[in-house]
Amino acid sequence: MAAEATRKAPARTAAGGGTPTAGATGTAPTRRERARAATVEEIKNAALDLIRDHGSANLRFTDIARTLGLTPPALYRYFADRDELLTALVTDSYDSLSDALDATRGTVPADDLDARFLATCGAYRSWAQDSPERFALIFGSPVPGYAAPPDGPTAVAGRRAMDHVLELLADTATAGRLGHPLVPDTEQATILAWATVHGFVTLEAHGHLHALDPATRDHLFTTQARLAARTAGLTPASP
Amino acid sequence: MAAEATRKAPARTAAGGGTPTAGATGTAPTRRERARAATVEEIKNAALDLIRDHGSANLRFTDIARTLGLTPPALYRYFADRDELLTALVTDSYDSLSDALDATRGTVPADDLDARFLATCGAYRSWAQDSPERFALIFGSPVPGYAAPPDGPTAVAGRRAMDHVLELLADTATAGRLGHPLVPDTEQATILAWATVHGFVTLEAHGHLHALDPATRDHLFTTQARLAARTAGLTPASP
DNA sequence: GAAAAGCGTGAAGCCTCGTAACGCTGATAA
DNA sequence: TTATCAGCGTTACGAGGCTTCACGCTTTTC
Repeated sequence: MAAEATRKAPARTAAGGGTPTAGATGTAPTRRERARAATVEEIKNAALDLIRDHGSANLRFTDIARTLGLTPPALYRYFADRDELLTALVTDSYDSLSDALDATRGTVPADDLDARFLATCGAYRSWAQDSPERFALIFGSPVPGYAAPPDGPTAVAGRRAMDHVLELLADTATAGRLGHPLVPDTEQATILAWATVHGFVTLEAHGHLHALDPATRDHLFTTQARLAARTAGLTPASP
Repeated sequence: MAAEATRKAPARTAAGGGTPTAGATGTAPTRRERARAATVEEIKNAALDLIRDHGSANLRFTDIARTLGLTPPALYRYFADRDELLTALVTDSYDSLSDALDATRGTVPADDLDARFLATCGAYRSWAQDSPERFALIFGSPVPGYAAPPDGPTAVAGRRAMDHVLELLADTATAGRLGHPLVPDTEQATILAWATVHGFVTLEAHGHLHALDPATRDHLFTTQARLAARTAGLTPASP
């Protein structure tokens, strides 16, 4: 007869989290799984490069494919569509931010709370400067129709970044160095401090401070970080 | 024979600033010029509505045309291409912001400097909330390739918004109420204050503060505005 | 009233997204 | 060892958006 349902549909997509070759959790990845993961990384890196050069709005599957020496349809083996790729990039960007903040933990003496706070602020800014495309993916204008799911990976990753700062402030509180007359709630104070630093960083990242020379910008940022520290509740140790 | 250069090319585009029916400066607009201006407004309004619903990245000429009951090619009589339309929208957005800030001038007693500053901050936030699409156009992730010309209309309009705040602080200075230990330069202090308020507004506009209920957000914003006032150099009158 | 300018349309070319059907390769299993 | 199969990548294709072109209609201008 005809068409006896051969191949039963190519198992397209890979959507949620299950890759076609998804091995049981904990087992060593097979050669194929490693190759697949490597290709996924290649695709995401190529996409980030293109976003850096042309903006996330102009990201084209065709260009990614050309970069990798593939044809556009090949990418659909790894991402169901452009949105799924963007979602993965956003999630990765949150993780990248969290990693960058975590990395500062080891560079500053644990008992120097002011230094830890300022270093965290500086890491936030450095990360934005070094990964403008990731910063734009997270904090740039979001697509209204898209909207990440409330309990999705982006929400979790975002929470992780925030928790980093809260933990720092908790340490500060136990040291008896916390206290602010305007915002008694620690979490709310953290939000305002974050907003203070974020305002500077986002203006700078989007070129609205390009009139200032770099040295002045650096100086102003340090000042802004100090103001944020005060907002967060760190009482100035050395004024 | 054939093709005797009839119509000498349809005078397409309208790019820089000269509309096809551009009348001499100062003369009353003709009926046609008014009709054209009205159509331009219709196009821009339709575009803003679509941006609000679907994001600036998904703005389609086809959709704008459909909204106005036109065919897509008709829009090319008014804008050379999608980028030119977006440029116009960005410029308009800056003007909209400036107008919103200017409008607060009359609502607060001129001698109440704290109230004027807080009202300006509030106007900034209200404008962002009421015109999220305009806010996104100015402060959302810009297209890397695009980059407004340094002396272009967007730069001028942006400067106008900034001057508004500087003027306010100049009034404050003459009143002898200005002085800040951290940032002696008034313009730099303005930038930090702006960044402080902007950080809150942009986080809120992009949904990063959606976990907070509106009343709490309002309260926090007022606090942030007070902190910005202190950064700008306003010495607290009523602590 | 005639010429010109401006406006809008349908047709057409190019590019991108996304789907479908097919061949190849390496892994797996009898 | 050989047959099968999952996964990968390709070509072919349809749908839809951007933009240009050639043309007709309406309004303004002389």
